[in-house]
Amino acid sequence: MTEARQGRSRATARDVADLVPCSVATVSLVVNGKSAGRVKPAIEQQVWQAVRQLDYQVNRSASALARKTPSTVALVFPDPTDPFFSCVLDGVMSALGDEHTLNLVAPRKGDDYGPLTIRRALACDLAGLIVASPGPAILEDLAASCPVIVLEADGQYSDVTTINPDIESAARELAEHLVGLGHRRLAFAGSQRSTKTLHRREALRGALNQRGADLVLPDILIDRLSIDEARKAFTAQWGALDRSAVTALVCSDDVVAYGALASADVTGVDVPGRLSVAGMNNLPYSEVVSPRLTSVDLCARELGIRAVVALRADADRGSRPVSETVPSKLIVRRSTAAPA
Amino acid sequence: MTEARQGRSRATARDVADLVPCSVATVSLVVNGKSAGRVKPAIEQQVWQAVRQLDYQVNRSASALARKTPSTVALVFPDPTDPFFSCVLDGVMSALGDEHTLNLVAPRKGDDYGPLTIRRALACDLAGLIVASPGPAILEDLAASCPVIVLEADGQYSDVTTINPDIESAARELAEHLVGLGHRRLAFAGSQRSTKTLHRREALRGALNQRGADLVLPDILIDRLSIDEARKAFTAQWGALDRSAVTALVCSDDVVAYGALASADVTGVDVPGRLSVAGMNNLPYSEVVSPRLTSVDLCARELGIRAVVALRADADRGSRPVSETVPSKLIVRRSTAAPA
DNA sequence: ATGAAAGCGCTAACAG
DNA sequence: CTGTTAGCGCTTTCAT
Repeated sequence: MTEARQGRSRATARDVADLVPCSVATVSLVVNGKSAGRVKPAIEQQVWQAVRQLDYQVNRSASALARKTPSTVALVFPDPTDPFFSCVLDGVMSALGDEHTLNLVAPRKGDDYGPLTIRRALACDLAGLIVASPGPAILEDLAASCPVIVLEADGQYSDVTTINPDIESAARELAEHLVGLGHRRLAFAGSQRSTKTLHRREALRGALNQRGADLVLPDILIDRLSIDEARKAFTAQWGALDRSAVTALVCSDDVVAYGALASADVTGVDVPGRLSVAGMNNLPYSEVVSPRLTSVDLCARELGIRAVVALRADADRGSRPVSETVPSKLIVRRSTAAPA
Repeated sequence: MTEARQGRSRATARDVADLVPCSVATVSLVVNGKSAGRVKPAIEQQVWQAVRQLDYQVNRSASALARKTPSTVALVFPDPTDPFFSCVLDGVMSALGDEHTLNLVAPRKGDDYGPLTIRRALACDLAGLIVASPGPAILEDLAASCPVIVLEADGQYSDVTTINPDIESAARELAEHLVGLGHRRLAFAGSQRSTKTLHRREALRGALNQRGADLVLPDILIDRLSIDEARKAFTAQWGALDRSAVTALVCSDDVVAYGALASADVTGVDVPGRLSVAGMNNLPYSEVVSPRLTSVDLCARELGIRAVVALRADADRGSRPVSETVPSKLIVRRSTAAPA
């Protein structure tokens, strides 16, 4: 622990200027590297010296305000604990340069993930806005004064730049794999209110149908994306599914798949012997259940990185929206068992 | 999709004032709820009307600058994908009021988690700074001009408010449980560079020694906190441990424990028959491996909530630092097997 | 090469 | 009650 401690307020450009002495304008020029031929080398040295001595750092908010070029990027997303989003976050943070600051926004507890959440992000002026997994309400309402990137938008919106994981090819690969093993009757599980779920389900159904297989009702639908909810839902509905001679279960998300696996222990379903389980969002901790779960890696981190790249491009291009797709990857583990 | 779209710049108080018409000062009073008896109701209505019409929102950075009371809270932590921290983050976000904005800072890829990371957080003026799991270098250097809360500091530092999970009692409970089952020779696994690891190890060793048991060398140390690293390390060192007749493995973190369990499958260790595995950080996804892992819940979310509460208290109190401890809780599952 | 001055969007005295 | 004024910390002309 050193001397300096909270309470002493931070040094301003004024302080530096007084110490040199010079004017604040000079300080600004120097610290922003714009002193080339405009400030005498001797003075420049003194400024740097004073900067170190006072531990001066440019105040970014003030700087952004004066410069009229905001320096904060906001990331808005539904749930901080969703491991998929931690990875998106990881990507965003690693791609963001030193010139940017990251503002995190999620719905207040109890609130919906809707337009209001976005408005909270818009409370300061933004260099860019990244919105993850928005519902239709958000998309309708999305009027921003800065470049906007939408992640996992389930479809392409002509007036906003969107980046989507490649669900179509994921569904294709997964269907091919499962049908190849002999599965013909499959069930689907996912989070109820998410459009994500629907999109994945339909992509999968299409791919299955083309290969002579199909999805069997009822879907297993959960309210909140959590292992526990998924477990309960699976437990409640397994009976019906079993009677339909379902041999494989595809989940919109690994979290849901985990729940199904956990429940399988309870319900006495022999996984993967009797039921193959697959997830459509490979999560970082899926290794834990690796022996039992086939999964499609939707490359969350990559999604975050691309979002930042797209933000820069949008800013340059004057926001002519484009759409991008990040590749998916099938990860096959032991649930590859063929149906009995 | 509506008319309004990116490109149109946001409305300022000036715009509102012009529309009413009135002065910007009046606008400021109204939107900040300070119009009580200072502004004629009729005008107030007009202001609100104009605010809605122009979709005006106060610019927080400008507001904070003028008010001289910053509205940003920065959260600095080592790894966005660590599920323990996602939960801390969840707590922080849920506890933070609408008057605050959350800035997230993590080390640049490749960088150390050190003083430089903190400095990046200090680039704008802060209402508060929350630093998670700092190493000694950070602690030495921590000179901030705002309230600082340190999470998981491994010890108490008299001049900063610290909030720690209750490692001592966690270690006690865990030791009691394992020794009670008959374990006498235990091994420890953890992330190499983290002071966290050392603290947990020593607390555990103390508790074990008091009960006639001990930790057996070598420790299993990993470089990066990931299941895969942990798996490799365990695979490499299990032979030596096995020869030492170790019957239980305690991991500094569930992530590490997951790795050990995954490896156990590979190395042919029968878990929990031959080896009991315990983790000292119950993670949200531990349900997945629940049948095999005894774990201590360090209440990550609670940590985040308390951090925010402490921040407010610090600000009020003029930053007289205090120390707090959040309770831990033993979670016993199937690895409770007694040694052979 | 340097500094004075204007202004970013807002708030807080202070006059009227 | 309302508008004017003077900043917050910084950047950027524009004189000198």
